[in-house]
Amino acid sequence: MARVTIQHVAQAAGVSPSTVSNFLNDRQGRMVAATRARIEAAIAELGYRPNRAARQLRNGKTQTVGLVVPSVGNPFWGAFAHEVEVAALALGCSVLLCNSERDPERERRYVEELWEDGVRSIILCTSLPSLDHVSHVIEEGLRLVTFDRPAQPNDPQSVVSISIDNNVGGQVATAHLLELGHTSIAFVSGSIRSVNRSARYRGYCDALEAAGLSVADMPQWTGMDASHFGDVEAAEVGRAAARDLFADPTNAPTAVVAINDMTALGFCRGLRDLGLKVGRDVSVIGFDDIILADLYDPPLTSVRQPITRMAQLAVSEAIERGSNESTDPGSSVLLRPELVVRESTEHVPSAARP
Amino acid sequence: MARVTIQHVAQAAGVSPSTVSNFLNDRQGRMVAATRARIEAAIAELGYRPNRAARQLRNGKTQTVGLVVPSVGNPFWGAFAHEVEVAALALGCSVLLCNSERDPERERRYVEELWEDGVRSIILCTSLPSLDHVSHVIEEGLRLVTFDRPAQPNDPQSVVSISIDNNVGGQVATAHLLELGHTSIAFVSGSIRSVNRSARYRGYCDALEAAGLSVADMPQWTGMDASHFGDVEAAEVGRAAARDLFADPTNAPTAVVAINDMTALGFCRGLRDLGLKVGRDVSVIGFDDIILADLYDPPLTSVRQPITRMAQLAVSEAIERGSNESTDPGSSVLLRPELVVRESTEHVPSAARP
DNA sequence: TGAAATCGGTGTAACGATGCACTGACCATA
DNA sequence: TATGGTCAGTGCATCGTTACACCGATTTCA
Repeated sequence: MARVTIQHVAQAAGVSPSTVSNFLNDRQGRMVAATRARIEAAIAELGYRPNRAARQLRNGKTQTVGLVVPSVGNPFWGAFAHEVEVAALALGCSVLLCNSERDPERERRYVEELWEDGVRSIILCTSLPSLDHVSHVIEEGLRLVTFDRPAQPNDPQSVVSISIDNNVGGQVATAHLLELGHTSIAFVSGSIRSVNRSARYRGYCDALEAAGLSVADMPQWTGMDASHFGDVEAAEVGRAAARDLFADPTNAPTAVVAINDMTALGFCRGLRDLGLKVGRDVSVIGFDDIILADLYDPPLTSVRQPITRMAQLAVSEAIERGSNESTDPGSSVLLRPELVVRESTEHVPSAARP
Repeated sequence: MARVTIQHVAQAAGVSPSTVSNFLNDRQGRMVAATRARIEAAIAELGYRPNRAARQLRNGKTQTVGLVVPSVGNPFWGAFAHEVEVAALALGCSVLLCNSERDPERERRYVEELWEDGVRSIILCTSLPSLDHVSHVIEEGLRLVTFDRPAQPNDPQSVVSISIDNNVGGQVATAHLLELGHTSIAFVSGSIRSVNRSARYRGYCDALEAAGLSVADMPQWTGMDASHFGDVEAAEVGRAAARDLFADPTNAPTAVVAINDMTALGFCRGLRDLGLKVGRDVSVIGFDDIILADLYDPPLTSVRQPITRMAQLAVSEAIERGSNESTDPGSSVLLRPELVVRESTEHVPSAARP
């Protein structure tokens, strides 16, 4: 059963391969309706599907979009990857999956390899402040969409970002805790040297200051810089933070803003290790609103990222802008996060702390 | 900056493109050491990387392995996909990701598309008892590795399976609950019409019978057949099951074997809705041992699948057997699952049930 | 010593799709 | 009736790599 090629279709339709090619590439104005119909019929009858490799070889592009995430093992990234695949499928594209493990060098290598393999659209979930490590590929024409990393002042013009407003998110989360009467609020994160993380942190600081509180007075977890954990181990960060913060009860917070839900969940687990109850003893708020936030006991309050919408935006920016040959400069999007209040945040305990 | 092709390398090394091609394809016995060295040097100096599209067009194969999972949005599949990517990377392959949503038709379409796009190795995470829907592609030479679905008697010869022994898993889980004194144990699952699920169920039945108990006497959850939920919504199944099973307290179990951790977690959430406490009131055991099992409150007892090992096996079967042109018939693997006891399972409450 | 085998390497025709330059046929205008 | 302009469609070279057939120069051995 030999492959059916464009020649077979041409023969069956009584035209030349060129005409079939024109048909396939939407240059249909160049032919009369009857021809179009004959070609259509021939394609259907023979079950013809264009050969990707040949197309790619000829015009140097794939219909594939590259997706570079820190790790699909992390439920948040898994969920995002899922949405990306769904959105790409709807536009007739496949998704090539890469896990960077948040290693800039791996990011660079993946982006370069994808580029050299003809992938012209990449959704890069990076947290690095600078895109220097991939800028030379961008200059050559890569359509890069960064996710979870808002556009930065000195990003190349063509780069599009899809992200929530992390600063607002940090503020909303912190404000929520303040409204519940908390005045001792810690911020728990792994390494903060990333665009979105520092934005969330700034939001936290802003909200505290707006309430007349000083960040310096808050319990600090200093383990964050030492963190060498990847995204899969995000929960370990939270667990360690709980252990450390409550080692000295006089310095213990009554509430915590965690950098994401996995870390928040790890923190909750750490509290449990210490015999403390989430909500009643310590309020915990996370980021992302992964499925498990709602499943947890107690259900976790979280700042939601609308990943379905974000994935659709990312994919359409990556693919459709590609077809227009960058006619428009591309528009970065900064979505408003949404606070989802559940039971892990409660009023500050009125009784004196032990 | 034009692409550097095999011709450039040939010219730089003072040989013909054919020789460079021979070099690249490990037919190095056909040339003298000095030539080999010159080619090596030229490749290094020019930074030559073979063009995948051209290679694929020429010999009809990719270096890509297809991965079809129900949904990477489910943490278990996300974690597995991660391990697969890591293992594939180590062997120099990329991973093309597809979500079947457990829809046989989508499975078929994905497998066919991958095949037609030159992908010759696919890891298919399916639960369907029959592989008929993809058998014609297998006959054409696809190397198919099924995961989470043990080999079936009438599978095509060339198909390799990587799975845990689900029957044993079901037995181990159930035996654990029996040892804790439970005699009213329900089995909670979405649609059971899948190989691994029914094996787990049989294991559950076997363990009960071995203990002199009758499955018919156990509380039954009948919602399972009606379930139309996908893998992302697995938790919903558990939640619904809890609601239904405890609607009639006289029929309520003291322990539950859930088909997987997500469903178990959903069940725990459902118990919470009802004001019941996991462990103390009702013991819950899951399958898979996803990261979140350990994070949960209480930490979830689970039957572990060694996914790192399994992913490595799957990838090496998919890729390396490919290179040997099926010299050996391929060996299916049935790994022994491991029970991980945590705190969601406790002794049956001695007090009379309400 | 002559025929055959081996060695190290080359020439060439594909793989399938594409897009530019082109060709007739037809129509409109001067 | 020349001239020019559309229109519908075609021919061909090309993308980068590979496998097969082939070639000249040694070496082997009967």
